[in-house]
Amino acid sequence: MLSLKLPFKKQQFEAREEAILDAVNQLLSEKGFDLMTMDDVGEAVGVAKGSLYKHFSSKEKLAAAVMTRLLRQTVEVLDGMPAEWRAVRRLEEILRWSLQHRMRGGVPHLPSTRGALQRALMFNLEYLALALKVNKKFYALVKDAKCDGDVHGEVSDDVIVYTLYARSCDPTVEYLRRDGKLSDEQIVEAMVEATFHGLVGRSTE
Amino acid sequence: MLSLKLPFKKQQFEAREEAILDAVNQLLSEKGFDLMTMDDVGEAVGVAKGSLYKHFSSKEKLAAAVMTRLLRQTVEVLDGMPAEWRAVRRLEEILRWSLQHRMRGGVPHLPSTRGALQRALMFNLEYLALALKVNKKFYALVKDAKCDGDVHGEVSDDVIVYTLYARSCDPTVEYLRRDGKLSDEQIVEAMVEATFHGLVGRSTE
DNA sequence: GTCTATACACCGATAGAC
DNA sequence: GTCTATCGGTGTATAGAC
Repeated sequence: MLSLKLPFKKQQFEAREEAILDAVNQLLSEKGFDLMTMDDVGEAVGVAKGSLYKHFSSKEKLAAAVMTRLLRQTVEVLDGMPAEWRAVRRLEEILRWSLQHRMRGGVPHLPSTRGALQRALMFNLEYLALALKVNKKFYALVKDAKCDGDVHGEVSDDVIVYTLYARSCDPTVEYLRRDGKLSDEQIVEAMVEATFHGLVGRSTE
Repeated sequence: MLSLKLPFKKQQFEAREEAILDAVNQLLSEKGFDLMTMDDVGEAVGVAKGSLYKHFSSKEKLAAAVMTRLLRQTVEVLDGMPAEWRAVRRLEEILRWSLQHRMRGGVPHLPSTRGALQRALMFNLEYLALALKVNKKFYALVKDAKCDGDVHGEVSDDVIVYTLYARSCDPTVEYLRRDGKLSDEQIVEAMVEATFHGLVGRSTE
């Protein structure tokens, strides 16, 4: 039987590629780019190190593919939000989603500004284009939220946007988790609450 | 002339050791532990790589010395605060000091929970003891600030303490700085404001 | 395409001359 | 103590057999 639309080999190839990306996604979140080796990846997905290079031509490309996939997912989540939600609600929800994603073993955006990965990403056009797209959506939401009077007018837009990025990869998550006092859901809610409402009590304002 | 209290050679030795720590401090904040090489350190301070091992027996020990010095400075700052300051003011001020320290090229506490450095520090008794000491001071301040009614009673102490740590090494600082729209002082104030008062406007509460 | 084996570079740490 | 030279180990990437 001639399969016009479903070349089996190709399907298998792409399934393996997805498996590689999943493994890298987890390894990146556990060890970070510098400490993750291609041997680690090979072992996790069950193929020899050399074979990985038939799929991705370098360690940087491999990591970039994972980060790009994350950005695509972020756009999907952003675009899939109910139309009636206010801008501030969307911002809260995207932070919540990012934290939950990390809780499930996913990489955060921007592991840090230094490091070999971030430098390599700056030369990846697909990643850059998507990052810019996400960034614009964030700034638009902040602008709307300010118009709604839902966020501080005095706080700079940049501070707000970068704070959201930073909180989504905040080590606080891992420390709270290690303590084991709070459940995953409680950690997420505590972080969202602290980010949007701050540490200071409202009564003293 | 016999110098009983100031052996010149010894003085010179310790001066060089301080220079090494300063160089490592800066390199750690720029590249992080994994990407910093002993060659980098040697070049920055102006000595050969091999000579460094006459001062510190390993890369981990070297970094640990820097982190320990930072903790000692933190204790000094905490203990040197005016007696009349309320607890919440002290917390605000220690975050402010940490951010300013980073602005001047210093390492932050806890670069991250993963990574080779953090693992090595867990075996360094001097570091551990000091870290515990600082930690206790933070928790005491949070407790006092809650008694004063100055911080949210509902937010867990752990979340508050870890958030302060995390914000002091938040990549937001570097992104804001790269943008160049805000001065260093404005960045510090914006971060402190966002941390303690949150992103959400007070009017909607 | 997947494997094993290997080339090549880098880095932490040590040895030995001065 | 400082230098240069080098060892041992590890990691990315490639080559070649199947």
